[in-house]
Amino acid sequence: MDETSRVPTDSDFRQMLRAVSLRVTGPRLAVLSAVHAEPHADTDSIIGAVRGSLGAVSHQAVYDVLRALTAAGLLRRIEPPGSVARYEARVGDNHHHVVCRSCGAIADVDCSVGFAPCLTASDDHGFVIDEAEVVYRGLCPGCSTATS
Amino acid sequence: MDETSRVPTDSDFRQMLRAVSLRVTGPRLAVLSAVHAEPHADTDSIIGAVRGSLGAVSHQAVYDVLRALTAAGLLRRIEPPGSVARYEARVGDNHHHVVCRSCGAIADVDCSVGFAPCLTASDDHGFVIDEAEVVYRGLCPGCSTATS
DNA sequence: CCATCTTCTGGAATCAGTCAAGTTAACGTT
DNA sequence: AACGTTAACTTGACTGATTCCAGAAGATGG
Repeated sequence: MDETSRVPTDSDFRQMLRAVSLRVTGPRLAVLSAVHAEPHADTDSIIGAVRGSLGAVSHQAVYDVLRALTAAGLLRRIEPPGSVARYEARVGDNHHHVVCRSCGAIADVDCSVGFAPCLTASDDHGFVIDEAEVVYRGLCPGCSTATS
Repeated sequence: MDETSRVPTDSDFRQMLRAVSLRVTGPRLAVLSAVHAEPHADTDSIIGAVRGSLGAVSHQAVYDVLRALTAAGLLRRIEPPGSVARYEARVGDNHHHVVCRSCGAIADVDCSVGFAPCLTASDDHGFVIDEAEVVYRGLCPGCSTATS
């Protein structure tokens, strides 16, 4: 754990917002804090976390904040099949996800080859590919032992 | 084009249904035909195609048929981020998809390494992984030329 | 401290997909 | 070929996530 990967504080979040030319507001700080605290959180639980720290906040405000922060690159939106949209704070490090078929749990998985293994498709049909998102499916530790 | 890859006929669809112990009904034949005719079709366009060939069919029937055929392995359901669910007839050949960021077009991409390249995650967090789905993002030929 | 532009509020609307109950039709058997 | 069982289809209402809208509140630059 070096200086850059310590748990972010409130003033870190302020700097992150200023760095992307976004105004510093309570809901935005609360959303950043909530997503950093619980990776892969869905919108509903983020709304709950924000209301827990700020009091009454409209769901619309949270949706707007999530969209603004995602567009600014501070958050990443993931949409696992069979689940609602989720957000995470790890951005720009080319990692993927594994989703449990049984309980829907999500965990981060670093790229198996180390660097964009699947970015080079065998036949790209003329598409200009700039990203590859990998979703692994299987059973999480808890569900696999419960089934076997 | 050998014997096994010719365009399937109505009686082929009947055999496919019987092979998986499903009753042969009009809606099911029409759905199979529609998905084979237009790969990556969404539910709405499938409903339209089915009604075009059979007349009045409830949307619920189409949803039921799609679920039954997917569970039986005759169809595969894909859920590209930012799009509704789509269905395709290519099953069991480990291929992936490329999605256009601009227009949402989808094309098939064979596995770049040839055989389940990403199935071996570097750290699987104890998950028992049985499948990897890869979604490439980029611009389709039409959109990339329009942008440049 | 004020003007202005952005953000937040609250409510309504949309859209894909699901639930439930009753009717219809496929298919193995007689 | 008729019968009964059971799966499949119809109808219509409903859920839940997300978005749209118009007005009120708040942040920032001058």
